[in-house]
Amino acid sequence: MKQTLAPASDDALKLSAWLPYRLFLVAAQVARPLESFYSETFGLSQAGWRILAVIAERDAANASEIGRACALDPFAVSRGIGQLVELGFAVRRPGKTDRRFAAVSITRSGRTAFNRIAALGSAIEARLLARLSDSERTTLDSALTRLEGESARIDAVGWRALLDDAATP
Amino acid sequence: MKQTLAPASDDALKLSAWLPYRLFLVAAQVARPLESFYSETFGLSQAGWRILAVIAERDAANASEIGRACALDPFAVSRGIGQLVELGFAVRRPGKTDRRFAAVSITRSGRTAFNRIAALGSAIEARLLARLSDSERTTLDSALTRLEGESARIDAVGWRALLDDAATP
DNA sequence: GCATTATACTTGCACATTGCAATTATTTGT
DNA sequence: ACAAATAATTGCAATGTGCAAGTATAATGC
Repeated sequence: MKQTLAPASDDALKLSAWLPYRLFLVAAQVARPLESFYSETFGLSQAGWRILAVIAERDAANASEIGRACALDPFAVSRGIGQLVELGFAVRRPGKTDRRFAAVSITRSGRTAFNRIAALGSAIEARLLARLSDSERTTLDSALTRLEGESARIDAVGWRALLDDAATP
Repeated sequence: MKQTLAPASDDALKLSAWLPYRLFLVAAQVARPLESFYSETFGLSQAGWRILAVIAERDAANASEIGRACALDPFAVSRGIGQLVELGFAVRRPGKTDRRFAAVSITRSGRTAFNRIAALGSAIEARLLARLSDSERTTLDSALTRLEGESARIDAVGWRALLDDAATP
């Protein structure tokens, strides 16, 4: 044999056309400027920003609520809250009825920071949406809702089940 | 004053409705099972998998081509290639004409591994697409193409320009 | 033609992030 | 009251990332 390198098969997955990668690419590219903004300006981490966004709309949240709302594990949530508290952007109090739960609330300066970051976030979103027609926005919105649901299921079942499913259609 | 906590403003950015976050969420959730699969089965990192996918469709690629194709910086590419070589999934040769350039090619066993991972990737994609109608798929495809372009521009201009633009509409 | 500069990539090291075990604090069940 | 369960936190090891410096090669200037 003259060649140890393998030839491409024609039905091969193409990264640049693979839906999850395309979604990731858009998300990652717009996340970068936003991330440099809040990290340079406020010294906030990605987890910190997400948690800030959650407590901005939901007062006295506990850690698991926050984790569920922004897809972070309890460790990351705990550390993120710690960072926000250190920066003076959040306060942590024991829960009213059950004191195992934390009651995390945004502070005034946390709200100010959030508003500044959210302004940039909205500007980014506006630029993206400006590329779409009204009907495309509507379609994208409803499609994304279903994709969110399906991706949660995909995540939940794990790769073994996914391969089994693929084998027995 | 009876309250040190800041009230929510009504036009606030809501994380769960913010387009970039929604895209990220779907991408992250489906990436998780895929990542456990290739890391458990082949000991491959995320960068390793992406590079493998690139060299699976583009033979004798050099490091900067790979980096551009899968959004990795040169360091990550170099290390990812190193990992693939160690696993026997890729070979690194000096470029034909200019020997500063690497010519990275996938090996037979690299191709085998890629095909197995790609099978899972395609199964995941199929499950996502099954939730959409034909016309939704078409719309999503063309919308994503434009979003990719716009997000690249957003990334390129940086946050200062984005805020300036928002201030002067 | 030889020294200088530029390019492509790699490596070493410091630093940050993450994952997981163990810990603390609190509540619930018996 | 004591054991088990639950929410959250912390310490530490492993892992990943960013950047400075290094190597190898090619192009440029004199």
